[in-house]
Amino acid sequence: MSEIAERVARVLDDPENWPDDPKEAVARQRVLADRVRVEPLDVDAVRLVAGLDVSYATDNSALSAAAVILDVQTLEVVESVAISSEPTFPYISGLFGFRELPPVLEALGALRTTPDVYLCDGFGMAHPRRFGIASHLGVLLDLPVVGSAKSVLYGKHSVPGNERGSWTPMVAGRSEVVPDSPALAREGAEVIGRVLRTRAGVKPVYVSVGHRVDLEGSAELVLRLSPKYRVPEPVRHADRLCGEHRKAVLAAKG
DNA sequence: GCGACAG
DNA sequence: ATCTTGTCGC
Repeated sequence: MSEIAERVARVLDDPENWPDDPKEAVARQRVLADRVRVEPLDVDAVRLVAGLDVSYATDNSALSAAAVILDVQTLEVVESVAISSEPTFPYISGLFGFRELPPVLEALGALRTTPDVYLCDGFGMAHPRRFGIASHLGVLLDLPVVGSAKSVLYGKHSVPGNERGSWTPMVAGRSEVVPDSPALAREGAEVIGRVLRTRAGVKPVYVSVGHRVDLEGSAELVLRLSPKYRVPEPVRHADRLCGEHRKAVLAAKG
C-alpha cells in the first residue's frame, strides 16, 4: 500500500471528518481551514498532475468518481482509475467537499502513480470560509492541490481581456462582477483567486489555491494544462471518465 | 427577511 | 451535477 493510500484510509476511517449534519460540517470547515497553507509552486518542476471529478445519477442513487494522471509536458494519460459509490451527503453549496471527497479519496487511494499536484473541479480559498473542496482535499491529505472552477461561488472580480492568458483578481466579498479591476487590486484587498481566460473569447475559469501551492503557480499550471479547451485537460479527462464509468455501471446493474 | 448559491 | 436536439459560428 502506498503512502498516500494509507493517508486516504486514515482520513476516510475517521468519523470526525464526515459529519452528517450541515451545521457540524461548517464547524469542521472552520477548524480545518486554519490548516491551509500557501507555498510556492515551481510549475517547471511539476511532471504529473491528477485531475479529479465526480458524476451523479439523475435520481441521486449512484455516483462515479475518477482520478486521471496526465504528464504536463505531453498531456498524455499516465494512469486513470474510476470507482462507483453512493452519495452520503447532500449537495449544499459551500459544503461541497463533504459530498464529493469520499468517492474522490477512494479513487485516489487506488492510484499506483504518485502525482506532483492534484487539480480539483471547484474552489480552494475562493470560498466563504476559505475552504472549498480543493483546500479540503489538500488539508485532509496534506498534499498540493489547485482549484479550477467553471462558475463563481464567492468573491468579486472584473472581466479579464478576451485573449488567452489574460486574467483579473478575485477578492473577498459577496459574489459580484464589477466594471474595473483597479479598485479590486488596491492595497489591503484580500485576493482569493484569479479569473483566467484559458481560451480566447470563451468564458474564463476561476482558479484558486487549494493547499500547499500559490496563486501565481496555480494559474500558470492551469493555463499550461488548457492549451486547447477552456477546462484544464486533467479535469476534462476525469469528467469524461467518471461520466462513462457511471453509465457503464448503470448498464451492468440494470 | 431576501437573494445567492462550486458540482 | 443531470436530462437532451438542434443550431449558430469560426
